[in-house]
This record gives sequence, structure tokens and C-alpha cells, in this order.
Amino acid sequence: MSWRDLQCGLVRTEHVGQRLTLAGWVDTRRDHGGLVFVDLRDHTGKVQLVLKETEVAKELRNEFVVQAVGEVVARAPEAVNPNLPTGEVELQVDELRILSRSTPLPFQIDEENVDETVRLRYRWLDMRGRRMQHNLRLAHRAIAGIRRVMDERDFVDIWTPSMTRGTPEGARDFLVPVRLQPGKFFALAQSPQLFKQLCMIGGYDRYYQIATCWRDEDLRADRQFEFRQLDLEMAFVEREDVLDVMEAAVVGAFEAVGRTPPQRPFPQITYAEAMAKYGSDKPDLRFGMEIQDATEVTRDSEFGVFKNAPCVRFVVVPRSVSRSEHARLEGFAKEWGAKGLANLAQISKFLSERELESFGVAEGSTALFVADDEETVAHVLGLLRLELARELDLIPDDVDVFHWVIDFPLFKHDEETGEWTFMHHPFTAPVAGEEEWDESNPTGVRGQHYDLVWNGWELGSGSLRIHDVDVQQRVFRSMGLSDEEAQSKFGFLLDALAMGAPPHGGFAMGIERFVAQLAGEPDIRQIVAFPKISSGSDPLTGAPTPMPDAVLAESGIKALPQDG
RNA sequence: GGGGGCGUAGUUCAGCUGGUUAGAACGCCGGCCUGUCACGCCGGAGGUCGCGGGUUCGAGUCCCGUCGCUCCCGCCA
Repeated sequence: MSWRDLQCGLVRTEHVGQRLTLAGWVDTRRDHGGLVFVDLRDHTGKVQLVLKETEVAKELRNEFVVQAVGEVVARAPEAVNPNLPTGEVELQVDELRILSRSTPLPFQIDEENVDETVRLRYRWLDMRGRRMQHNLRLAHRAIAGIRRVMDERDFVDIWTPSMTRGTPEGARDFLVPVRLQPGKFFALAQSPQLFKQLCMIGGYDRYYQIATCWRDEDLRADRQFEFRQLDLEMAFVEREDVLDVMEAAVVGAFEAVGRTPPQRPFPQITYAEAMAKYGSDKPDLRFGMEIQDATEVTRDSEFGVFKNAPCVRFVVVPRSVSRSEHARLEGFAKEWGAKGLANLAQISKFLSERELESFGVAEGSTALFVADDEETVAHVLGLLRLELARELDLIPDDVDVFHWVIDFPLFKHDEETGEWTFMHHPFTAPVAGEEEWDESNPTGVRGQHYDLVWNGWELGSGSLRIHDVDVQQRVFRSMGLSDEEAQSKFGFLLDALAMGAPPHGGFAMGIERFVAQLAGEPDIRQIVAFPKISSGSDPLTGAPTPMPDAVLAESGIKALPQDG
């Protein structure tokens, strides 16, 4: 005996005359005294129940779970509800059972603009609504589409450990004490990076996983403590092979959710071009407003701010900018690290004809300049470009621009420590022909790294990896790791690389970011069933919580007293 | 670590230059109603105005502090 014969939203005129059992939640109740209408809801939709006035019908309240037995009847023409797919029929109920009751709700199902912390505190109610139903089911279909592509291409889903070795480099680890090894800690995997490389060396030439990853960093619209990535790795491949698979996965996901996929191949731009024109390594290419360089011309400027700056660039706003607007924008620029923001209209008296001509700023437009070191200029103008585009509504919301960013530098200089470190991770292979470099100053060495960007969201990164143990050791040395340190932290990788490592490369794409974009959601919490809020806690369970000293002691740890 | 925004019934919000008993809608409770579908009508309950302090004859409103939420910068190999 089943609880129901059919889901609520699927009842149609073809069922007229049938005696059916339906079950679901009471969405709304319209009590007319002798006659009671109930909209019965499940995730497929709503159907109207017609009840005679009975004890049990009078008892019904919103979100009660009920089972109704009755005959499906056609509605009179004037009683048809054209707004419902089930609007031509209704269930004439003769047996009604309350399966479960509900207290009054903190908010109504499908109520809009409810504070998100309240939604998350009562996530099970939020999940009943259309928005979360759509998003979680969309995520499922997208992932199913991706898995299908992986399967068709002979990728093998291999499980890698969540509990692994901590790395002081990179993001902060979540630590896991372990009773059997007091005083020692596992770390939750920030990514399966090394394990998937070991899979390559282990002879599985196509690995993938929808892998959960953990990083103890501040939460953002596009960042949670834990998230999933489409993690894949391939042996005996070139960059284009990896990009091809990733594009196929993206297209597969689009098709699986019934959307027109983006055109392949996705365009590629270099890191250098992205930074110069858009001031970002994940530029939003849905609009122009490219950053323009003035450094060559302003080197001999009479204007001291320009003359003395190693880099001068500007963006052109396609309209005039008032003094107060400019002051506000300059405030942003200073927050982002600029010393100031120059409006061409206000400084033109200090500039030569040659300078003014070379900028080529049209009448009625406004050029905004930043002069500083190249990194600061790019950073500030990149953020300013985005801010202006949002304010001026220059970003079309009906286009999808996917693109690759390629040719990243292999190393970057850490301003705080004064040391060189890797740009992405220390396993990225240098560009062919650039394997030789000064280990004390690896400026300009490019890595075979690539990022995938969708409408200004970084979806993920990949690279061809180092498969030569000597190159790997030189990279470690270049980032200031002694051979002894490298051996102690990554000895297992060096051992493996020394025992027959095929050339390999791969990629990792954030699933929640991808699906959030797919769903048109502004943040990934709308894609996650039970997310944390930005303070790093879970309003539903109240986690994290303190633990009794005895429990901590068993794990071999002791909590420090907290302020307040 | 830094900056911005927000905090008033269960929910979403209003509350003017400080001035009687802090309002509305939805929700909730009770009553009436046999064709509604955001049902309707009548009645009702429900508020430490986030918290603490200050200014004032008087604070939801002004000031200081604090907490919470949120967005951003740093951070996120």
C-alpha cells in the first residue's frame, strides 16, 4: 500500500474519473464554511482538493502533511484556474488523513526577502520552496551531465582521502586531531592535488572525482569552508587536451540542464593581457571599458605625479563624472590601495598636447588615471572598471562569456616576507623552453597554468604538472625550500616522480560556483543545502561548539581560553 | 586585520526636525460563509524597538560602546 498514487503537480484531465490517493503539504487552505479548498503541494506543483466540512478538514493548517483519497473530477469551465498546470481538475476528497502536523512557521514557504540567517536556521522550510528546489535539483542535473561526459571519455572515479597531511603553505588547513596519535594532526584536504598526480604515476591515465575540499579562510559570496570541485587529471596529454575535456564537461552540464551551451572552443587570453587590459586574472569580458596604458607618454610629463610613477594607466567612463562622484570613486580607489584617482578634466592643464592627444579621450567622456607601481595600478583600475560597469549598468545579464586565461607566471614575489613563492601551487610545470632559471630570482618564468573564467567568476584552475623530479626540486629550491625540507614535506612525491612519472596535467573546477552561475544566483549558499554563514558558523545546528576538556584530552589537545 | 551597509511584532517593512498608548501587510487565534484559488467579511492576540551606557523634562529617533548579520579589501598554494 503506497502513500500516494501520483505526485500533486502531475494530475491532469486524463485522470478524471479515477480514484486516486494524493499526499503532500497543505500550501493554502480556503475555508468556505460548508466547503473547504486545499492546495496540496509537493515539489512537482500544486493540486486543488475539495473537502466537505468535516472535523478533520477544519483542523488543517499550513504545512500539515496530509493524505487525501478521492475522485479526480473535471472543473466547470468557469472554475478552471489557468495559472496552474493542474487547474483543469481537482480531487473530490472523501477520505482525509493528517499524516503530520506543523506549528506556525517562522516564514512562509516561497516568501521573498526573508533574512538569510532565518532561512538557514529553518533550512528545511526554505528547501521546500521553489528557489531551493530548483537550485538543488539543477545542481544534481549539472553534476550528472558532467559525470556522463567523464564516463564517456573513460575517466575513472577514484576516491582520495579527506584526511591527509597538513601543508603550512597555501590556505589554512582544518586540523583533525587523532586519538591514536596524540599531539599529531591530519588536515582536511584542500584539494586532492597530490593524490591525483600519484594516480597518474599509478597508471590510471584518466582520473576524476567530484571532490569535497576544505579551506579555513574567510567566507565570501563565492567561498565556503567546504566546497566541491570537479577534479580531474590526465596522463600523456598537452594543455589543449585538458581544455577540451573541461569544455566538454561545461557543455555537458549545460545540455543536462537544458540550456544552450557556450560556443567552443572557449577563447584564450594571456595572463599578461588580462592584467594589462582588465586589471584582473579573472576579467569579466561581458563588457569593454578596457584599461589603457599611458606610461610611455607620461614618462616625460610635466605633471609630477605621472612623471615619477613607474606605471600610469586609465579607464574611460562614457559620460561626465561630477566632482562628488569623482570624490566617491577616489575613496574606493584609495581603499583598494591607490594614492589617488586623477580625473583628466581636472589635471589637463598640467599636461602637454602630446599627452592629451595620445590618450584620445572623446568629448563628453571622462578618463580616470591611477599612477603607481604596475601591480597597484592594475589592481585598482581592475576593481574600478567593475564598479563603474555595475553603476552604469554596462554588464549585459543575458550573455555567457567563458574564456581561458593562460601563460601565468610560475612564481610571485611575496612583499611581506621578501621571498619568492609559487603563483598557484609548486607542482605546475614551467613553459617548455623555460625550464632554466636563476633559482634566486625566477622573475618572468611562465608556468603551464590555465584558469577558466565565466562572466568574471573564476571557476577553476589547472596546469600541466612537473613530471621530472629534478625540475620539481628546482621549483622547491626557488621558493626557498631546502632540499631537506622538500624531502620531509614532499618526499613521497619526489620518490614517486623518480619512479616512472608520465607527463600529466589536469584541472579543478568549483562545482558550487559553476552551478550558482548556471542558476543566476548571486552566491553559492543558494546552491548548498546546508551552508555556513559568513561568520563561519552554522545557524541550523549551532556548530561549531566548544567541547568538554575530557573530550579534548582524549584527542590529545587543549583549547586556549577565549576573550569575552 | 581593515572599510561600508543593516538590526523595530513570527516574517517583510513604515515610524518626519526627539514629544501622548510604536503602526501596516502577511502569518497566527476565534467567529461567519458551498466554488474559492493571494478567497472574502467581522473580531482578537502578539513588541526588553539587538544589548549596555550617555545626553535630555522626555530617546525607536541623537552620541559612545558592544554584539549579530551582510558585502567588500586583505587572505583564499
